[in-house]
Amino acid sequence: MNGLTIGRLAKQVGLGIETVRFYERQGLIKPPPRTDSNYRIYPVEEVGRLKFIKRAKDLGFTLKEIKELLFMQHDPHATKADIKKRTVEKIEDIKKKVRDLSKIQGALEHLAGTCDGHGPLSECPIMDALTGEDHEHHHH
Amino acid sequence: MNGLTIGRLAKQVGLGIETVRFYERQGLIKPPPRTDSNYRIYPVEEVGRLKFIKRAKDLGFTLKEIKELLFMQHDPHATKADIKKRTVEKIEDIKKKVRDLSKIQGALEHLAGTCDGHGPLSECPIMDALTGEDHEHHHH
DNA sequence: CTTGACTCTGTAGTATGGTTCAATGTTTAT
DNA sequence: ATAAACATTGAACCATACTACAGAGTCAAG
Repeated sequence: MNGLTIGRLAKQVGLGIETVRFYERQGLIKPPPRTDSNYRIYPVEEVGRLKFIKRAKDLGFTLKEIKELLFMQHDPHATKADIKKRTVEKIEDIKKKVRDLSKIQGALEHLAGTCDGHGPLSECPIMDALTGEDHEHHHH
Repeated sequence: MNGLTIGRLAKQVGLGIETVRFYERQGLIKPPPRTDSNYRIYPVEEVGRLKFIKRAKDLGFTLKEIKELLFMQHDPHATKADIKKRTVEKIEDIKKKVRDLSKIQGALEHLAGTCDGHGPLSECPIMDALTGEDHEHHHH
C-alpha cells in the first residue's frame, strides 16, 4: 500500500482533484503510473512537489515560471552557463520581491500602530511605501 | 499645465491606457476630473498609486487584495479594531511570503553554486525548499 | 451483491485581469 | 487647415488557471 490515489493526494495537498489533473496536462507534474484499472497512483513525494507549486503560486509566480523553477536543472538544451544565468536572474527577481514586500510590511506596521490611537487615521502610509523608482530587471 | 492625460500617465507608470481605465472601472483608482472635452486629467500623485498597484500585483496580490490594502484606513463601515485586525493579518501573510521566497532563494543559490562545478547537476534542491508544513493562516 | 464513494476521459464553462476594436470626437504640429 | 496623434464609449475578445459536468467504469463496506 505504497502510493496515493488522486483523491488522497489532492486532499493532503489541499487542492482539488481536477487541479491535479490540470497540472499534469500542463506538465507541472509528470503522469504517474496507473493501476490495472487505470487509476493514477502517486508516490508520496508528489505531495511535496504539489505543495511547492501551491506556495509558489501564492508568491506571484505563474505556472509557466513555476515549471521553469522546477525544471531549471533538467533542461537538456541548456548549457550550465545558461542555467546559471537564469538562476541568478530568478534570484534577483526574488530579492526584489522580498524588498517590496518588506516595504509594504513596514507601511502596514505603521498603519497598525496608528490604529492603536483614538484620533482620526493618518493619511495612507501604504501609498508612500512603493512609490520609489522602479529599477526593473526584465521580469515576467 | 498641472495634470496628466491618460496617455502620459500610463507611459510614466508603464501600463497601457486601457489598463488604467480598467482599474478605474474596478475601483482601484477613483475617476479623475475631466476637461471640457471629456478627457480624463490626472494629478501627478496618481503615478505613485498606479506604481503601487503594479508592484503589488507582481507580488502575488489580487486586485481585490490591493484594493483592500489601499482602502484599509478609509472604510467607513470598519471599526478601528477591524482595521487593526485586518492589517495584522496582512502583515502575517506578507511575513509568510517573505519566508517562502527566502527559502526558494536559498535553494536557487545552492543551484547556482552547483552550476559552477563541472560534474552532473545534483538532484533538484528546489524541491526541498518548500515542502515543510503549511501552518496556513486563512489567506485568499 | 448492491449502494455509495471513488476514478476515468473529454469537453465546456467560469473568474480574473486585461486587450482590441469600431465609431467618433479633440488636440497639436506643420 | 488638415493630417497625425491622442482621447471617448461600449462591447467583444483573449490568456491563465481553474472548475464543473456527462457518461462511463471501479472499489469497499455492510
